[in-house]
Amino acid sequence: MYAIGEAARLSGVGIETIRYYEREGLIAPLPRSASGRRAFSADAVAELALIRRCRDLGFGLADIRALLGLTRGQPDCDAARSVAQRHLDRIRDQIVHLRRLEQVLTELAAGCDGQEAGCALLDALQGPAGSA
Amino acid sequence: MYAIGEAARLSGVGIETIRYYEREGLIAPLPRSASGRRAFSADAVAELALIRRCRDLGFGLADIRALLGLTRGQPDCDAARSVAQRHLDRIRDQIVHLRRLEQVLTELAAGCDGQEAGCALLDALQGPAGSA
DNA sequence: GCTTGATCCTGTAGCCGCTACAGGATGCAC
DNA sequence: GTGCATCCTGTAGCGGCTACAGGATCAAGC
Repeated sequence: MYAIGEAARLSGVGIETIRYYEREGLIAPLPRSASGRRAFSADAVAELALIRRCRDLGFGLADIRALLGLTRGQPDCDAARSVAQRHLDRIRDQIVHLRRLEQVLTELAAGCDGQEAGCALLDALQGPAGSA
Repeated sequence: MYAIGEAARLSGVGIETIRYYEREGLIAPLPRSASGRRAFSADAVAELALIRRCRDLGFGLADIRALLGLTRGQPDCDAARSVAQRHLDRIRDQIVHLRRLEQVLTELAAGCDGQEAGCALLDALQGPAGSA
């Protein structure tokens, strides 16, 4: 059994975050010592590490809740793949969106290099006179 | 002078959002009618539309605050460009990050297609045994 | 003048995923 | 027994809205 600080170090999840996950019901309520301190089994630490990996992949807590459910019963590959696929779709949408922004911003900033009258960037923001 | 609903329609900024911007000091306190209703000049509406365009470009309210300041005095092209450049850098970082996620997730999902023993996706999440 | 429905007001709480306190109780080493 | 590290609960803040509740006001029709 580990104390919360040790569990945090081992799993890579912050102490406050672990308490938050417990509050939110993402992990099961942890057993307590006589003085009320949380006690973490190796399995609990492993689950935290799993959550950590999912977070690193950008999954939201709702998705992680679903994935945790899938790891507890017998593995349902299709269900897991569909969670991952939906997440992947969202990521691709974000990439498309950000690339559009990147392009527009690059053009706006470039329009400012020649020191003509006024600031092309500020002008463009101020009114879509030329670009509708 | 326009009422808030009209200003919202004209600027593309939601009613609640306009009130929020005023509360946050992003726009100046709006003059009120005798009964306390906000009155929007054409300039106020134009400023809201400017904010809207900046939001569409992904700028945060702090950046927008700075950009609004730049549009009020005489235009400072360098300052504006540096705000935009910092924002562009952040966007590019995000794109890089998301692309990494996309690749990892794609590989994980692909590993699940052949129905071998267990679920490659769930296994990978559960422990970095093979990939360290 | 009265009713009706649209619009407006303030104030507060919720979203996500933490993070950072305050203020106090333990645990452990010396 | 004395420190210091660690732990506890509870609350508030981040960004950028959004969604209420509960009420006031306005404008149009009759």
